[in-house]
Amino acid sequence: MPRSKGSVTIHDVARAAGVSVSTVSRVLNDKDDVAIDTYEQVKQVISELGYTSSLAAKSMRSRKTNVIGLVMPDVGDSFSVEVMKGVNQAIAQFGYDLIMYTGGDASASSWPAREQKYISLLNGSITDGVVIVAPYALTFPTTYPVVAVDHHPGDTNFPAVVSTNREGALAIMEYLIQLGHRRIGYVGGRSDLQSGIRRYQGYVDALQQADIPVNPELVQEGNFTIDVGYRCGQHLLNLPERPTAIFAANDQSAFGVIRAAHEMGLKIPDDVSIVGFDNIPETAYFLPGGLTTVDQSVRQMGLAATEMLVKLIKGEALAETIYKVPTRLVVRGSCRAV
Amino acid sequence: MPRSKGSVTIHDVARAAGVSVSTVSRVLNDKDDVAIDTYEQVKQVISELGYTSSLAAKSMRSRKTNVIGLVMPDVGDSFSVEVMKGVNQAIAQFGYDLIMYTGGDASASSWPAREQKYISLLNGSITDGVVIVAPYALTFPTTYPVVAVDHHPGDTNFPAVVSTNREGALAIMEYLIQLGHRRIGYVGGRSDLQSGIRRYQGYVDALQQADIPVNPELVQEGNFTIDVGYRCGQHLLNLPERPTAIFAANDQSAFGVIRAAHEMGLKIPDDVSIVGFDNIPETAYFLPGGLTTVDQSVRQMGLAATEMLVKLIKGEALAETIYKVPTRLVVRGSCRAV
DNA sequence: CTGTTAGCGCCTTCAC
DNA sequence: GTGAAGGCGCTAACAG
Repeated sequence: MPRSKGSVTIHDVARAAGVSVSTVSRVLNDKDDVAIDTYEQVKQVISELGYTSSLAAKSMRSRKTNVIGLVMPDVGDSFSVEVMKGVNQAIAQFGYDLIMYTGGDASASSWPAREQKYISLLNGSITDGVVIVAPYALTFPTTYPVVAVDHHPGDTNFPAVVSTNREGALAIMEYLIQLGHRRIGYVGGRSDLQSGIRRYQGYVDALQQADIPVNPELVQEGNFTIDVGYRCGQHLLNLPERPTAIFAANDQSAFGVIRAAHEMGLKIPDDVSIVGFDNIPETAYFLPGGLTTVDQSVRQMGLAATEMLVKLIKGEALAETIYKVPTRLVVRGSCRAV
Repeated sequence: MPRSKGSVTIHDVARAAGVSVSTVSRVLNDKDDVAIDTYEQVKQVISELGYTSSLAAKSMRSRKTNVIGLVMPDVGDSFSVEVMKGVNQAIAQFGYDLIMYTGGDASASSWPAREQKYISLLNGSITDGVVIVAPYALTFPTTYPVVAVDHHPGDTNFPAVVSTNREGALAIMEYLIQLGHRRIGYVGGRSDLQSGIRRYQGYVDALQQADIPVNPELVQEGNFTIDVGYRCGQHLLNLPERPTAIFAANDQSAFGVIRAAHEMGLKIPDDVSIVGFDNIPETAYFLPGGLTTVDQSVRQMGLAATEMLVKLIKGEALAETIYKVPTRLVVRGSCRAV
């Protein structure tokens, strides 16, 4: 039985096995210069005592924890969850462990400050590097690697993974225009992020290509959340001259718009066409026919970011500091020709 | 500028401020025996240098990190996400920080082993206690507090939060029976957990109350995931004599069943009534009329578990070791009378 | 092969 | 009010 005080330490193991702490440490780290029977012996004692080495102590001493961190503003949406899955897949593959922190609520005003705090709390303590999703801060007080998923335009303080946002938006807009829509509403995303800016760019560019003037009345400022999407949807659908189609900057926002439509008794796609962006899993289920959207392999983004981070941790150079993930139009049943 | 080697330490701060490390430590921990101007001075230097104390070092020394851990098998489903939100809300309220670990994939066979590993890795290192969701292990090698959300029957090794699963199942079954359904399919959950067992119990009890024999053909073994729910749904809906209603042990499974129904061209609720359990947020949106389900305030469960944990950490006694959260029938549009 | 010796960054007596 | 010294659990030289 270990001391009632705390958990069992490397000393307890050493004493019980009749060896020194350094020998135990060697066994723990699978050093090859340990006699085979000593090794077995110590292993035995370790499992008998149920010993686990303290992450805290280890990381303090060895500057290498084999743990990577994931920091994101929210976990309530599938985008975050998908990133998480990608990161998770990668860390399993590379033999790292994952620890994550989240604000739990993207809209909390305290998030930006906590974001910074957490990056420096994790990094340089228990983490060898961190992946940050949809950052607010432009820079972080850490000497350890940071890789972002989505980022601020022109920001080159740390590497990032982004998708070809403008191209994706262009593609889905062209699709709507080709269906005959000319009055297309837009529900925006976070305007500080590359994703929000470039998707809007795609919206504008597509309209101009088709000689359709950009109508400010049809453009709503959103923030990628379902709630704000809902309010923007209400607004757009209540316009005297209702848009025939609405492009929401992400699927979450689109869900909000759909809800607004349902509540107003509007049928999709009969009364209004709706498209999103991200291709999160629910899009396939949401409506009987699914939501037409733009795929950007969110999971792939998490995976790529982690790969980059691992390279950085190992001291390897990155081929490119901005990694672009391609987008692809996914046509489902939420649109129809006018 | 800090040393290029690592992050800035308490020594750097001390040197820059012209005081000793212990004085800095005092400032850090808001001890009251520091001269007001020394205090200000040090604070100043700290923010100039962008210093953050190392979680690792701190926790090693002081056995108190103010961080609580959350360990769960998956994050891909809303149940987990809701628990996470509840926990998050509680930690914010109590002034703790949160660190979480997840397998990222509930079905990975390696999870049970990693679950144990992580509990002991976090606890006793960087965490003052941990909340574990849907545990596999029956016991954990740690002397620090652990509280479970959902648990194994008869397991009294650690406190847990559960809902009145059987009562909830009973209520929703009575609702279906009252609508005239007598051929009711069942898609089960994880049979090692209280939730899976008690919900099935409710299913059986309700049938018996109504003098309907339990038909093994109508009972499918599930595991709370959408994929398995889908397969079970296919099976049940392909039965020569199709059930008129299906009760899925959780909403995720119900979504799988709904998908199966859609693919077979069956309309809900016209061709088949479907109900779930959990009342996760999507249930309100999923079908035009929403999914009828049982609410168990998942978020509330996460919150309650965290409250219990915090009490334990503070050394306070718990009023009860099993905390019951009430369930409530939520009628939406996924059912109709036969 | 294995034990001894130093710290890692921090907090806590205990002196001054 | 403040500094010096010791040690938390662990790993990395350096000796044997």
